[in-house]
Amino acid sequence: MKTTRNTTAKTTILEIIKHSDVALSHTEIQTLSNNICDRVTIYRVLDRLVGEDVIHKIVNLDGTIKYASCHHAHNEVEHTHNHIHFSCEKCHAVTCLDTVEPTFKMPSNYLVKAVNFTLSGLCPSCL
Amino acid sequence: MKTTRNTTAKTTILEIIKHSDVALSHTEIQTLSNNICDRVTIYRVLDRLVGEDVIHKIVNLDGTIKYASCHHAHNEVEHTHNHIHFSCEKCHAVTCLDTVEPTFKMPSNYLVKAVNFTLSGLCPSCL
DNA sequence: ATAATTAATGCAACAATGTTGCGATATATA
DNA sequence: TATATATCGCAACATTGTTGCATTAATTAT
Repeated sequence: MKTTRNTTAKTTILEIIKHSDVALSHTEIQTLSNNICDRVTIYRVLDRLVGEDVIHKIVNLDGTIKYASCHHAHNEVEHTHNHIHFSCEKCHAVTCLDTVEPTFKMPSNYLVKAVNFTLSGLCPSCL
Repeated sequence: MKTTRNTTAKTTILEIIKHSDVALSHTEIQTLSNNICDRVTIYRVLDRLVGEDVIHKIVNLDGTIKYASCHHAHNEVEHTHNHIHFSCEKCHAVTCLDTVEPTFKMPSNYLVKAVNFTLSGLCPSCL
């Protein structure tokens, strides 16, 4: 059976993500970690953390991939990431708006499994 | 004054995008065009077409960039791309759902300028 | 505490995607 | 038909992400 181990790289990366109030890209994490480990290791740690459902992956409006920690209780029955992300076009920060729930009606011949709702504009700091 | 010219590459690429009922990536366009021009030219033509507001750029759920033609009347006063895109996880087709309008309420301290709403799941063909 | 197991890492090499500079070409205009 | 310049092709480069494999280190068993 395949277990998961808590390594220094994993702990450090998770701390960086948890302490950030915006979603971070692989490159940003690498810079913030002060090259504590190899570039490849960061990719693998991020994959592991996403798999463990500790962080989640966000696709930014410009196509860049960002990561943010999950704020939900882990024992939640229905666990989705269907909340809104906001991408500031000035400071490029990506924030999760957990409270805002988008509503929409789809044609019945589609089966919707996941939602990615990203808004862009100016965040409170840049307004 | 900087004018725009209609070249064979531009015409061909636009035709490909217009005749497709799903959004296409750079690579898909390159394949469909049968290598009529250089890889770089496709990037530049796509940028131009987006700038001319003839096609629009979509960021897929997996981060890949797709392009689709704009179906709206060009003399529309308020012209936004704030409609929903659907990304099928089986056939990977990305379609524009022009009719479906998402609704949501944002905290007032944000200035929303653009909306990117992408759903994923199974499209009617794969359901 | 020590040894054994194997998850995780570092490194190198590779692949895919996108960008830039510049001389050559082709399109629109005079 | 000649001219100006937008566009193209090519080469070279940058960024981002992936894979294989030998080495290291975290966990478990002794």
